[in-house]
Amino acid sequence: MEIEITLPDGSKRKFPKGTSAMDVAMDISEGLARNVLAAKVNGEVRDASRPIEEDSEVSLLTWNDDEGKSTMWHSSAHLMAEALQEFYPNVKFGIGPPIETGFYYDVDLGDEVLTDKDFDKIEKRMLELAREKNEYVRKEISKDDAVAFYKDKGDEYKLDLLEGLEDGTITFYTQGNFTDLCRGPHIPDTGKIKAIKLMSVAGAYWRGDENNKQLTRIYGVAFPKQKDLTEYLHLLEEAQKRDHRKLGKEMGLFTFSQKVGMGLPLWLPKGAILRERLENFLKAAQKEAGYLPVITPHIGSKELYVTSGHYAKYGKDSFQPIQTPHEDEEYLLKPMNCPHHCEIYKSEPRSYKDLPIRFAEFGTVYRYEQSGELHGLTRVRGFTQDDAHIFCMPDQVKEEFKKVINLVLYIFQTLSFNDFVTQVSLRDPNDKAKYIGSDENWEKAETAIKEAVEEAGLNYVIEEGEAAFYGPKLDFMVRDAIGRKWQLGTIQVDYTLPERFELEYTGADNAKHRPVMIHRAPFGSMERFVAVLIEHCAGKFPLWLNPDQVKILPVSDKFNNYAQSVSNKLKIYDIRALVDERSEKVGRKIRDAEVEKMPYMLIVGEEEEKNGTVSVRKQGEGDKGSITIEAFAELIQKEIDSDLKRN
RNA sequence: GCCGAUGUAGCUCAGCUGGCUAGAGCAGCUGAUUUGUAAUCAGCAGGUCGGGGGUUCGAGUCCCUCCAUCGGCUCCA
Repeated sequence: MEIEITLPDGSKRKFPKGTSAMDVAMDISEGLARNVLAAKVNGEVRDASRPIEEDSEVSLLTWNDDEGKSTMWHSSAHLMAEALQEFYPNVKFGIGPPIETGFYYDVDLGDEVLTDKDFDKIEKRMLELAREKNEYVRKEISKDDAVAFYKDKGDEYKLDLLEGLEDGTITFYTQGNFTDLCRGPHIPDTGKIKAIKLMSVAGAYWRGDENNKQLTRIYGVAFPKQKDLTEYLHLLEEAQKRDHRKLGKEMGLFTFSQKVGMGLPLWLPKGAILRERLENFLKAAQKEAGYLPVITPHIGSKELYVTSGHYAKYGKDSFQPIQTPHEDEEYLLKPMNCPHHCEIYKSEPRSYKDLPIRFAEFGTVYRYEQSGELHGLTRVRGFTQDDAHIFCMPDQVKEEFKKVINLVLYIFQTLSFNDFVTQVSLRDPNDKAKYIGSDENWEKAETAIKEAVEEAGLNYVIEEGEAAFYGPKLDFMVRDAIGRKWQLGTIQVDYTLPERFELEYTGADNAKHRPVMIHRAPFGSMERFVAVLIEHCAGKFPLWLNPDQVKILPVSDKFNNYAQSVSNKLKIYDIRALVDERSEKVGRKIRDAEVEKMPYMLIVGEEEEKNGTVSVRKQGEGDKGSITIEAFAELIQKEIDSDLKRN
């Protein structure tokens, strides 16, 4: 009996029934077979060694395929487990999956503590085991046998996992002396793993639940070649140089003070200038898009948040109410701007002719984030949202939503954030009690978002259970230097707050109707946006944003006066210039300016003073020759215009 | 909040198994130098070694505890 195997290039080959993907690879070339880690058979990733029983589409997965990588990392997790079992005989295993950058295994070590000092010996043992080229052997097993196996082993975590599995679907994988409950697939044998690095240990709750026992999670990464590991570590090192916490300090953008309080950023002059320019940029775009500015206080009475529902939901986990000399009078630091904006909406009667109304505010809010969660500027306790709330009629939601998407895209494009992902966050269908608002409203909102996203042609993923408690949302996620995803822009539909605040407008039918509210923040927050921006451009901001644009470097003290006159002239063109008046050599002044990432340097000496010119040097690019001051101003203006008009 | 790691001058780091008044480079200050495309020279100053407690004849070094930071987990209006 023969079956027909279709390869990705469309070619078809006949093989005996029960042939494996590995056989197919071997048939193509031995070299390919050596690199095969797994196979995709009719869309399902499986062991390369599993027999194929029917006509199938087969693609062979190697290290160059994402699925191949994750298969190797999954197998590496098992390999680590085998080594751990030798060092810690009483270890119990949780789960050990591959992740985006490697793998981890959650283990219960009982009273033993594992630290990064143990990594060396574990890595060494893993490599020894890898060299044994032990096969990963798949075995189907009955649920009873599986339960008996883990009862005998005394591993309650695996027993917990087995509870959720159905008889007939359970498989074990064994390599060397280690057997694990596992769906697979795995690489052919441990010999494919040539380089291993354990990265870190961390605590992780069993099944991600704070109430469960905390297991020890060991993160690692593995490669098919030593060189790949070296390159990866180098890449990490480079990425760490772009860390916004490091660059922010070096560039004098922001700082923190224990005395002020953790998670409360202090913006230094340069950071403040940067931030102000970003704000002005967005303000201009918003003005054009029909937003109206509003300003609201940093605190609001407790009643405001009782009405909004936030108090009931977050009151005790938040900054506690501020007392006044009057009894029973309490104020809260504002954790969000929406309730204030609702009250602005309510300040006068609204007609359907007024809608949509768009209130925008750079509103500073305060949230008591858990101490362990604070992270540079990306996760803080006091931050400023580029917030706005759009009040509109239900049938305007989709249109408004699309307009906001366009605004966000305009901003991302201007700052060349090209590799972002969008995420549509919906309700958890199994836990509807977590959310406020009626089923009907939720459905309406979720549909509106999905349609708007579809029509805007965005690439998106849908995440169930990630919605805010008051409504579904669309988030724009951008990665930081080391690949962590951060939510920046966000657009959220809200049918709940208008209800709670009893917002109304008079319709064409002269009856009262309830508006829909859309929360949106293209940057997300100034803090997080600046953080990601720093990492994105490694501190080299576009010229229009950079706090300083030009540094004038006189060749000696004798030319300080000319340098000043150049600086003054540039000011007329609205160019931000500084003069380096230190009595240092030009070489030194250039080096310092290069290191601080000054976009342009103008070297001036006898020659330039005589001719009324400047010698232009661009950061990272070197000498550009001498031109007149006017020509330079024009050059700068052109660069700024092209940055801002990229679209 | 939880698990693990780290904490020496403004910054980057040295200080071995506990042993003289704790070191270096950069930054800073003072002076000299007047400089042509990535670091001029000299001098000075700078530290209750994260805080507190303990062990010891003796603690930057060992132990306990608190704080902060880092990597995760949980959380994220």
